[in-house]
Formats: sequence, C-alpha cells, structure tokens
Amino acid sequence: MYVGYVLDKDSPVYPGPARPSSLGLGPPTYAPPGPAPAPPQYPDFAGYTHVEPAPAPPPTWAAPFPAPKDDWAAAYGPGPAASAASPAPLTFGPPPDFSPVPAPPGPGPGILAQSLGAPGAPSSPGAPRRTPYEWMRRSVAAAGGGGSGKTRTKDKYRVVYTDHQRLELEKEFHYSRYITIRRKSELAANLGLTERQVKIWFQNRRAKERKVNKKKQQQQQQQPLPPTQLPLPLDGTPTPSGPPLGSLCPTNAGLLGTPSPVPVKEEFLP
DNA sequence: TTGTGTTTTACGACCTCC
DNA sequence: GGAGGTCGTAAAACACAA
Repeated sequence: MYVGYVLDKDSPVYPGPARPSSLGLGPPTYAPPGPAPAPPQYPDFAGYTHVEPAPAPPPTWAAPFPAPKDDWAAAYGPGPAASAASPAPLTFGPPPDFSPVPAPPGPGPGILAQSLGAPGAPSSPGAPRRTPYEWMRRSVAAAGGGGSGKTRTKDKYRVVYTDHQRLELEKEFHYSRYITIRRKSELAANLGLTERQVKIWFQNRRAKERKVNKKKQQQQQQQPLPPTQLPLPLDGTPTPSGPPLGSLCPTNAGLLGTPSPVPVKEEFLP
C-alpha cells in the first residue's frame, strides 16, 4: 500500500513508530473529562497499548460513544466490528522490538507533554478560550449530549467525536503522522469508528497541521528575526530532501529530529 | 438572542504508487 | 483498478462579542 511506500520512502523523515517518552505518552497524565481517573493505559512506552482497561469497569467516557454505526455500515459496508462486543485486547503500539527513541536533548519536556500530558494544561475553566487541545475540556455533552452525538442535515451529516476518540486519535497522530493499515484497523475497532473515519481524521489532521504551520510561517515572515535567530523552516516549505521535518509537527519537531534507527513496517509484523 | 468567526467532520476531484 | 495522498470545500458544532 501507499502507506508502506510512504514509510519506506520517507522513513528518514517520518522515522517510523517513534514515540519518545518525552512526548508525554508514557504514563498518561491527562485525565478523561469524566470523574473516573484515567487508568494507566501506558505504563511505559514499550508497553504502550491502546487497549481499553479490559478487566476494569469501563471508563465513564465510554458511555458517550456514538451508537453503533449502523447507518455507516449501510453506507460503507460492514466495517470492523466495534470493540464493545469484542473485548479482546487489541494491542497496537510499537512493535515488540521497538526501542524508544531517547528524548532529545532540549529544554524541558516535549511540547506534547505540556499540551497533552502536563497536569492542568487546558483543564482550567478560566483558561483562554482556544488552546491546541481545547476539545479536551469540552463537555462530553457536546458529543454525547444528543445521545449518539450524530447530527445530520438533509443529505449530509457529521458526528462529533468523543473526547476519548479524539484523544486516542491525537495520540496516534503524535505517534505517527501517517497511520498504517494495521493501526487504522485496530484504532477503528477500539474507538468504534470506521476505518474510513480514521483515515479521514488523519487526513484532516494533517491538513490542520499544515494550515497551522503555514500560519506560523506567515507570522514569522511578518516579524523577521535577525539572521542569527532565524529558525529552521517550520512549515511545508519544500526542501530538496523532502518535506521538512519541522513541518510534521512543530510541537515535537525536535523529537522527530532523532530518527528511529529501525523503521518498521507494521503490516509485516506478527 | 443573534451574528460572526473558528474548528471539526465529511466528501469530491485529482494525483501517485503498486 | 484500488487505496490512500493532498487540496478545496460544505456544513455542523462551537465560542464569543454585541
């Protein structure tokens, strides 16, 4: 598939499943909006799994999950069964032989750790209106208030993903900008989404990132810095060697600067 | 309450790769 | 030809000011 091609061709740029611990994706310091504390889903990086805590009672955020996508099944054909009925622990994460990339030297924790994982990041009610992850503090009612969270017009509708769904998608996105077929399937099953939805979410997420980077670059051009302080390109400025690394995610571009020595094509993993 | 701007899903068109 | 990529866009959801 093309994903494999991308992983192969751009492996230096998208260094495979590198999820540095400094990303804050190790021990989850963020908590779902519900009262239930977040179970330690990712006790360590190597053991990272997207498994819902199977034996434990379902987290409160599972409740507002959209109803089974019966209509989607009608529209798109039978997709992967939602994990609700199949509690088999789907583990998808770094391959067994994956070695976490050590945190790059740099000031402080990764940005993601600040934005996603840092305690109290966007959770204060008095926080500014827009934060990169403001959706995390949005009420579940936004998605689950109407029951399934699905709204529609005459011939088009869109659902509002739950906080948990978006959180998992965001984590996967920070893990890799391009989701593999295998991960897509697993994530879709885990989150009760269709693979098509996961794919489109990633497409939209990349578009969002490009948009943000473009905006940042425009702002930087309007505020020129002294030559000694000129930053590296942070956006989609073409470079001879391919997409700029920083454009992938300015928030953790530095983390991606330490490419994984072993790009793994997970489609071929057991 | 309403108007406005932004963000979030979803799709179509077109392209590339296998 | 199929799958997935980007790009552009539509429309719902949402936040905020007036």
